[in-house]
Amino acid sequence: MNKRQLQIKPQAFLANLPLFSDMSREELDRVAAATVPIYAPKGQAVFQCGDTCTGFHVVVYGQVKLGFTSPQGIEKVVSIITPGQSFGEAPMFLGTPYIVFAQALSDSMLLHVAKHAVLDELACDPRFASHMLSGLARRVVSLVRDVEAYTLHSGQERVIGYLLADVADVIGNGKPVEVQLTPGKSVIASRLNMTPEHFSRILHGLSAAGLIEMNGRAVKIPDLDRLRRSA
Amino acid sequence: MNKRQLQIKPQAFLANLPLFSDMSREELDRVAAATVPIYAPKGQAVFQCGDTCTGFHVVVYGQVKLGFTSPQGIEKVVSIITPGQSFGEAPMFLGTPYIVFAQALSDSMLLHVAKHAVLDELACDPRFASHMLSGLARRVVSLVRDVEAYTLHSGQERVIGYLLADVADVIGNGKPVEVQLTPGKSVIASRLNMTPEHFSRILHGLSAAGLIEMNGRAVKIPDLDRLRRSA
DNA sequence: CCCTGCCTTTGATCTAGGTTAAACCGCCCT
DNA sequence: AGGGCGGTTTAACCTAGATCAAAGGCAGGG
Repeated sequence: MNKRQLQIKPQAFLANLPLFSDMSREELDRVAAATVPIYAPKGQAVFQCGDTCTGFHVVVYGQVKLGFTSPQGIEKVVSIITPGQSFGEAPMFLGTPYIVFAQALSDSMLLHVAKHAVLDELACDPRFASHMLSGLARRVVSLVRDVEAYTLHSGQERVIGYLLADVADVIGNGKPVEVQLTPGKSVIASRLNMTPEHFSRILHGLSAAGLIEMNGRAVKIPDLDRLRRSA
Repeated sequence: MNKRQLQIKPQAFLANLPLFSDMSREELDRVAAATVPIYAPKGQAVFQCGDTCTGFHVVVYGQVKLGFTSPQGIEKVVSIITPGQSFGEAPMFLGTPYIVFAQALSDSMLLHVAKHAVLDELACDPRFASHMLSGLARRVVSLVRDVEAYTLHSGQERVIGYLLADVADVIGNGKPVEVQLTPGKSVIASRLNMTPEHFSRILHGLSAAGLIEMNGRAVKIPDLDRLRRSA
């Protein structure tokens, strides 16, 4: 891995996000001035549940998980954040403490954009406000979909849904597709609200049915459409 | 019930919502001009899953449930909307079809605010945009809380959580509090992601433990703090 | 190259909550 | 007052998925 890839200019990265895509140069400068890079090695907490929220985060590279910890110490992953995605906007707008924790799943680089800069631009740039609204609306829709999955779909259906979401953009021609279970199967199992054991058994079952082929953390889908139909 | 109560001026009602609270007279006039009242008798669908979204709704009186229907015809209630609350903003901003249905649980009056009016005001009123953002952010937080409840809490904990949410603002002095299970127990059971039978059993169990006293659809909580502690 | 530790799998067993079926209970309507 | 009818309760049973326990596998460090 070329170390030079990791030298990122925060401003350039922000400019390429849809959220900031039609900001003027001056606005972007102001936002960039309130942005600070965060390098989080694997396993490091980005914030704890209950921390006060001083802005929102964007992932540049790596992955971050959001989740809660039950009083009994059980951990539930709500969301796995990948490069280009952001998190923490909701508590920022509400001025409330975080209700989940965030932890790096691999060595990651994040950007932290300070709340005051966001609120300042919001107050004078309706286009930016509109992008923010879309972002939150998308999150609402995806959470509603999660609730639907948790309450109406079986374990097997949720696993298939996860695999398909990873390749949502791929057209289902006859070609086999590969999905990487990157952050480890236990994390994905928790995200899908099941135990690692159950996840393993489901994967086994799908293999037996010929719908997928497992090879370590790689999943080959021989026939995308067939998997889609079986969901 | 005095029939005159039901004669509502849409504009006056909107003006009292936090969302529109600091709009100028002219803005409010424009929004009101794009608002249409909807009278939905009990059981009537307000919209179906898949319908295109042309604006958002506010409940004036009555209750509305949001939910999905599984392919097998099973219905899951996601949310019960009470007077003063709104719904449907997310698909409005995204320009996507509804992913849930909405149905009146009792004779209800709603206001439908057209999308174009909202987008127009958003484009020129940052304060309005900021209120919208808070609204969406609140919804994100409450959905995350729901996910937490579904995945980490037992049936009994979810029931207690529901009862407590209904009296969240009440201070826990020694006085008994009453909660009405208004839309019927089956609807609440679905909202809490359990069968009516299981809901009934849990209520029975809480009664037996002396934490609540049932009387039809009325639940008396003799000691609020004790119930809070047991959650 | 082997050791150590951590994911992952497999197997056996357990349980919260779902399913089915039937009795019960207001409540509205005639 | 009697008769449906939808909502609620009760009871007996059943399953999806959790838990517990143990064995593999694979990667990084010495």
